Amino acid sequence: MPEEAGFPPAKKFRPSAGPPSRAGSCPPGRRAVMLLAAGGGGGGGGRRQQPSLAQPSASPYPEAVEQQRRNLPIFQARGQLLAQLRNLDSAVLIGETGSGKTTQIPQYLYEGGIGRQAIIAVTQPRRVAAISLATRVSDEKRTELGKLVGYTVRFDDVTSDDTKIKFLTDGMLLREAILDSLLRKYSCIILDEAHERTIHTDVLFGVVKAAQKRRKELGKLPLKVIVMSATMDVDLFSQYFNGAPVLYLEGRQHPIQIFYTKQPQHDYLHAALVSVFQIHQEAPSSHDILVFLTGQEEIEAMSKTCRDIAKHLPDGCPSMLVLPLYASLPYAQQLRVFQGAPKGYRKVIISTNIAETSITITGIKYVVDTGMVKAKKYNPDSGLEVLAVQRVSKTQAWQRTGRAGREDSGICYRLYTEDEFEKFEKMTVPEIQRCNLASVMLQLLAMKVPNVLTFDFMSKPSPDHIQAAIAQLELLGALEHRDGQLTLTPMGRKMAAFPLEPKFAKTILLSPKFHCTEEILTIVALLSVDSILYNPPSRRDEVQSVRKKFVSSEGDHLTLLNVYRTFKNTGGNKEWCKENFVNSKNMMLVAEVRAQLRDICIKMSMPILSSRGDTENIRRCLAHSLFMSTAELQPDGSYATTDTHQPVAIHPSSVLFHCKPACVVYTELLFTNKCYMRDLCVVDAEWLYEAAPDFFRKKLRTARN
DNA sequence: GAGCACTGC
Repeated sequence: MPEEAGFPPAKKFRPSAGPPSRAGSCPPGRRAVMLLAAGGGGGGGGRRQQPSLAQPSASPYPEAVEQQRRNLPIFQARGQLLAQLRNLDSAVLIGETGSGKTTQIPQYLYEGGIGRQAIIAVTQPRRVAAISLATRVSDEKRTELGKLVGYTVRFDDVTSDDTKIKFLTDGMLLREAILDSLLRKYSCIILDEAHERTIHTDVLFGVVKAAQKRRKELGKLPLKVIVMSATMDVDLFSQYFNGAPVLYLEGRQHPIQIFYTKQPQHDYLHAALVSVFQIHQEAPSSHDILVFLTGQEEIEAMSKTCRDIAKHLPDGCPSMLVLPLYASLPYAQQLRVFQGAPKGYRKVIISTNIAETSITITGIKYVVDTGMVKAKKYNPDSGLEVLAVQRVSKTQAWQRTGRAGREDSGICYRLYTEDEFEKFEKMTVPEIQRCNLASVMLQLLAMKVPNVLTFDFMSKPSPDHIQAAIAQLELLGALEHRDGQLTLTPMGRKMAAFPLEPKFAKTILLSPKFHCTEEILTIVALLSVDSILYNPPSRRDEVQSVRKKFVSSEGDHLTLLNVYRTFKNTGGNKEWCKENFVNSKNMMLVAEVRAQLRDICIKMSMPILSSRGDTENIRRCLAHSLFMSTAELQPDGSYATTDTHQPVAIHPSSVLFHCKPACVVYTELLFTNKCYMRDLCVVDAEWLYEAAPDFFRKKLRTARN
């Protein structure tokens, strides 16, 4: 069995040194400072990312905390770092995992009296990271969270007038920029995890750069910008920030052995299975395995197969605890990956790329990387977003490998050949080039960016891509041309106030006209979080019979509304959710989102009415705001979108899957094996015509007859 | 006729 995957002798490397070159990757001709070369293991904090589900605990001994700070490798570079950063407007800081840069740099700046005139901001792509980092740093400063050190994430602002070091999500800082595009509250902005290239961080690059320049011109408090990244490949960052110097920090990572396959693997699932049991039969049971696959279905199937095989292993072989892990898995089941396995059991965690960055599991000795990932691609020609299984990038492969060496030396099995690896894309395409830009454009316009068409993105989306977003905003009535420039209409300005996709903001803003704002708030909140419906594949029949009582023949929006209403009316709790196959975590989130949206409506003095039992008004309102996302039944029984006549199908998750309504609006198109419409609502074709006569003048034919 | 990577405001 071991030979089947065909692994040649291993290569050794230190993961965050990453791709082959290390010292050599310092861009030539640029001022580079190698700040530190301290190594060695040993305890101590400074681990940046805590597992998202287990909050770090504060150390009971303050002296120990201070000692831990001093033990971090970065401490020896403190003086040198401060001297550098004091004089720079912008800097790029490369730090290996475990260097402690995220927790220490803000404190060094503050202690060194840099940026004390205002707030030092540190952005994070994820909420949990912002919260746990703020907790950690306020512990280290021996202050109460929310005083000197605080955090701001959606629904949760733990800051005060005393706050000088503030951790926040990148999306939150972007929201703040709508209110003040010069970000005057801040003396220093640290954009952390920049290598992840989230859409928010990418927009912030441009916003922060512009604010820095503008503040200088106006003679205001200078803005210091520090970009922090884990990859050595930082040419882009440095170039973008006017050749900002690159500072390098070493961290502590443990060596990891890498095995490639000898032959390309046609069946990566089979190869993964073989590798798992090869390791299982050879390694001590305390060594856990992390396997990267692409999605829920695949993971559930593989989990079952592993459990079945594990039942029939020879004597003396350890037992196996197989744990699936993916985002839509209920919270309680996700938690199991952090619990220790019973004695004599080996944990085998089978995960999506959620374990690449978002969830850090300790004690992983082996990583099995299939080299595959399910990811969204954007096709600017068709404007379609496609969700497809594809090869990972090199950066992603290194990230996966690094998950094996967090506490001790590790081993990574790559289920592809070294030649194949060399052909992987160097970097993952940044999110900003892969998704619909309507929200981004709306936000930039709300910040009064002089010309959104030529905005200074680090990695520019194609002009088609930007144009498609502008066209969508125009259809929604958000834009006007004034003095040869694009600006927001009053409607557009209101839309920008909502933390929503523009079309959903428009739905809310139209709802008073249809007297159904209460219902629309619920529906939009339901659509803007992950599905509240939990569908364990093994209990499909049970799910269907329980769900029957909620189903509306008018579509998914009204079905979801029924679920939410019943939940509220019966004083819904976790027990109710469990009985009704509802994801309680997402349900709680819906209530929070709804409250936030309702507050925004109230601040705008919008009348908030309920349509009571009338569902027609709700459907009319959806028709009037989602008119660009409609499909009609064709004579042959299939569906085609109204605008481009793209063939589409009703997604199997829809309550309308077995029905054939003449005309529907949908909230999302998803291309997998086919082009599927998700979240449908039955509408009358006439309403669409009322909503946008120009748009439909030529397009609506069949359904009206 | 049969299926949903991951964040975030």
